[in-house]
Amino acid sequence: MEKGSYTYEYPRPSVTTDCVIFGYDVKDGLSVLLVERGIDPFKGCWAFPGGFLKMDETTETGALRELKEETEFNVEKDFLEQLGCFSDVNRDPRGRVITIAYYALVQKGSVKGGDDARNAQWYPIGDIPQLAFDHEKILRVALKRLKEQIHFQPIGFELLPETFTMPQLQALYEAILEVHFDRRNFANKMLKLGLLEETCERPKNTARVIPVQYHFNPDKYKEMKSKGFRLEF
Amino acid sequence: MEKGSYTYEYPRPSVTTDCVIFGYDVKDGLSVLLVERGIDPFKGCWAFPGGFLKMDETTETGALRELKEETEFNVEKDFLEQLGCFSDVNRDPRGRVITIAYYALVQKGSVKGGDDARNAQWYPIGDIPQLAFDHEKILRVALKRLKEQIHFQPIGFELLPETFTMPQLQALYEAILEVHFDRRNFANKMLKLGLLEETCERPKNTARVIPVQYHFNPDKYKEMKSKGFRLEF
DNA sequence: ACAAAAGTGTTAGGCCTACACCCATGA
DNA sequence: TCATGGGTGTAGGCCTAACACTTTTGT
Repeated sequence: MEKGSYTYEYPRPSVTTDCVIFGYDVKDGLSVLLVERGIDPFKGCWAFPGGFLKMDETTETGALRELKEETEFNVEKDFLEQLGCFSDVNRDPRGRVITIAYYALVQKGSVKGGDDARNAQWYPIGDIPQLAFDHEKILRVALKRLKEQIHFQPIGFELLPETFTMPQLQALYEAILEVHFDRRNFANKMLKLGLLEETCERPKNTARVIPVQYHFNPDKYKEMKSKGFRLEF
Repeated sequence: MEKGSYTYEYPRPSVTTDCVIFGYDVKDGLSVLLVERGIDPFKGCWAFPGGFLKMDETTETGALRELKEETEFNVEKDFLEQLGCFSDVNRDPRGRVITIAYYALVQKGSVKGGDDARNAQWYPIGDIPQLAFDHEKILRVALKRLKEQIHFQPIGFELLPETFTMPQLQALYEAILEVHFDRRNFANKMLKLGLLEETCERPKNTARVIPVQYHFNPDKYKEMKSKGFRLEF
């Protein structure tokens, strides 16, 4: 695709893709990955990584490509979910641009955020700067979707480190759903799913009482990911 | 928007919208509204009503407009839900065309299907003809979504006549979910939601035993529609 | 009279919720 | 020694699922 001159009988909107990338850690809670815009419009504002669709790619591959270009970050195709099309007529001052938004859950550590690429940076969802275009609306929809999704899909594999403790998992759920759970009930419910396996090494570390380390049973995880399940809260 | 000559620096895909309209009646079960294509590509095939997006409309208003043009059918904006973007590179032989698909639930009777407009016609989901483009894929996604949605949104208002009987409501749920329920349990569960009101007139009609007629409590219906609820099956 | 459709209630089991105490460690 | 964080089990209530018989009417 080169810059040039492309003529059509009817006008066409531009098509872009955007990626809402969620990450999580104990310190900042749930965060999203933003890039600072270096050019107008909205120069200096933060925005989701994204850009114009090429003619030989699906919106999904376009989204993955833009994400990589702007954040040096590789998300596996399976972990990218379509959020929807945003098409308000005046959402982009450059003209008629519709965007297809995607979202994904990733391990925060796997992005060297902060300085490389185009200034990609994690922002906790409680502390989001001014966003470009209609990205605030997109974020709202993404958060809503994430909350819904958590009831049907095992999450955590993408957001948590390899092994984790029950309180960590609970904190993640509480951060996403913005609620509080009883420790015992949460643990019981999670263990009953058969998704977690106790890691043999009970590490002797700095904690007051050494928490049990768990990891996801990958087979069970995949099975539940595809079949879905139902988690009541 | 007139036919003419529109030139851009970079190539742009065409953007269309498509509507998957679900209807229901006792005789045919769950059905979708299709139009017969009068021109190539896929002339003679059936397809979802839809067409090219205009520059001054959102994908949602575009979908509603196309639906009305092709089927003389008005769906209220609130009842149209976005299904997603379908963007396979070769999904349309005319060139690069991406489509934003929507779906809605309607009362079948309100479409004078069969002969007007561009040959709009209802097809039971068990008996769908050859579809144009990737519309078979779109239908699969729509059916999956509908099955999911039914757990969180009260449906029926859109699909059923003003008043209906419990067995009718159950048959609708069974048609969508493709399962069978125990009559007593189904009725108990439904009544417990507080969504249904008994219609005073117990009509004396042809049935063996006259079934109780219900209608939706509109206030409760709207409340549940916005808040959502959870229905276990 | 018989088949078909609709109405109705109970019981057992599982899941959810709420709740309190103990232990180990670091300060 | 005290505050903190983590581990553990139980009892009550609610919801779910399974289940059978009666009534009416059309054929």
